Amino acid sequence: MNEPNKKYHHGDVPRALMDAALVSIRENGVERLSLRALARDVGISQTAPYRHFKDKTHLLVKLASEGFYTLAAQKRSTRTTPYSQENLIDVGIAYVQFAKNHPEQYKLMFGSSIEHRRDYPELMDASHTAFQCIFEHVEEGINAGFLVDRDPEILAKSCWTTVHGIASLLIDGFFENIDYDFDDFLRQQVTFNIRGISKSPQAIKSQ
Amino acid sequence: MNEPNKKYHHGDVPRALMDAALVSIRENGVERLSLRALARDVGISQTAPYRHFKDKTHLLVKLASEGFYTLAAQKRSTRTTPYSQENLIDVGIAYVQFAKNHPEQYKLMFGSSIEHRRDYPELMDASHTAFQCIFEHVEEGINAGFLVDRDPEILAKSCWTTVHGIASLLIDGFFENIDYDFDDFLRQQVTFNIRGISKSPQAIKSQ
DNA sequence: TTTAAATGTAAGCACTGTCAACATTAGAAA
DNA sequence: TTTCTAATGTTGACAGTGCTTACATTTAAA
Repeated sequence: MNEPNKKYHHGDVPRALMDAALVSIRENGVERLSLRALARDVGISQTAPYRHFKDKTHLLVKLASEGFYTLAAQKRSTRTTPYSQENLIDVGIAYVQFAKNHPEQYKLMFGSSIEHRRDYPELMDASHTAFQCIFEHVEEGINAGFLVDRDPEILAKSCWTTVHGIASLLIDGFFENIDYDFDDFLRQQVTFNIRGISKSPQAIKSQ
Repeated sequence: MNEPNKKYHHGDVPRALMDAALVSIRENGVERLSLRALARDVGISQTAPYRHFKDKTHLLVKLASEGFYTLAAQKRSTRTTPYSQENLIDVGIAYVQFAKNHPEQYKLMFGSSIEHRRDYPELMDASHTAFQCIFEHVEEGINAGFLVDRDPEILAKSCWTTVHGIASLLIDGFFENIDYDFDDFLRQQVTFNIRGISKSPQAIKSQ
């Protein structure tokens, strides 16, 4: 029923398209993604994808949503107890590392490949889930007592903008000829961020 | 010599194209920018732009470079003395406000409309100039004695990633249904950032 | 005045997303 | 089992894109 032979019905076109898309994106970037090329790769006609995705954007939305869920899953696995500042720093580092390892997917998730993302509830849910993980980590930090006693939403957004800022500038090539080790740089930057939202910043060692 | 009549030679095609491009970008976004449409707007043939720009990317590079220079100019005008933490915070706020007011141009400057930006020295110079301004502000902060005694490059990058992170998430629509005032939110976030790189974070009032 | 460089044009290639019309198949209803 | 509809596939086409090649015109320097 799902032999890879030439049958009229392909099997699982949506999945095949998305897998091909992920490969294409990884190799050539989001900008160069072509629905027609994808269809060729999968071995179906140029218009077949439109039976499964309303348009190109809807395929991108599915891909981006998956990306947010993997990012969320990865962040949840970083949790340990007891909770310390170092722990929170590691979460931030892991976030940037995800972006570093999957730059094109990250650009797809954020960036403006998808216009009017607010129009896609599925995508909003997915990104909300990812943010929720940061939120949870920050709440742990508040409960553990080392973070400033403020609306966790605000603190979480501080963490998010920081790691997103680093990730974006990194991906867009703005850290390419730095003369220092990136991992050191990254840890330093995230540390500054946590220091900024900590009750006793002095307690955080400088480097 | 430069009457707007229908002459074989147009006058200043590069400038006309760039102005039209800025309008188009502002109205329709970088993604939708079309060289052919630009040529139509300006009133020249579809291929005329190629006499002045090697390809579409080179036009984008020019535009982005201009954007970096205006951003730099604006940041330099924010300088005052004596220098305080509040001053540095205002610089960060002004940065994000620029992005808020010129979202499409900001997306052009950063973002991946321009692939392989490292290949365009002109663009690298321009973005370096913009970063240099942040750097100078941070140096003032160090000299004034309220910033941590660290490599100004590292501190400047911390400021930059923070404001860029806020700007990016804002532009890409991730702060759209927040239930608080954005200006308050922005000031809060930038304050966290400065607190993180300050010698005596406690001195910075909470909100 | 001649001539080469700069600047313009038209036609065309290869590509894209997407639509409309039609073909085939699978699976539920009869 | 047969029928028939919805799901899934295809072909062909349209309008748009970036960009190249070949050719036309104009400017300004020699």
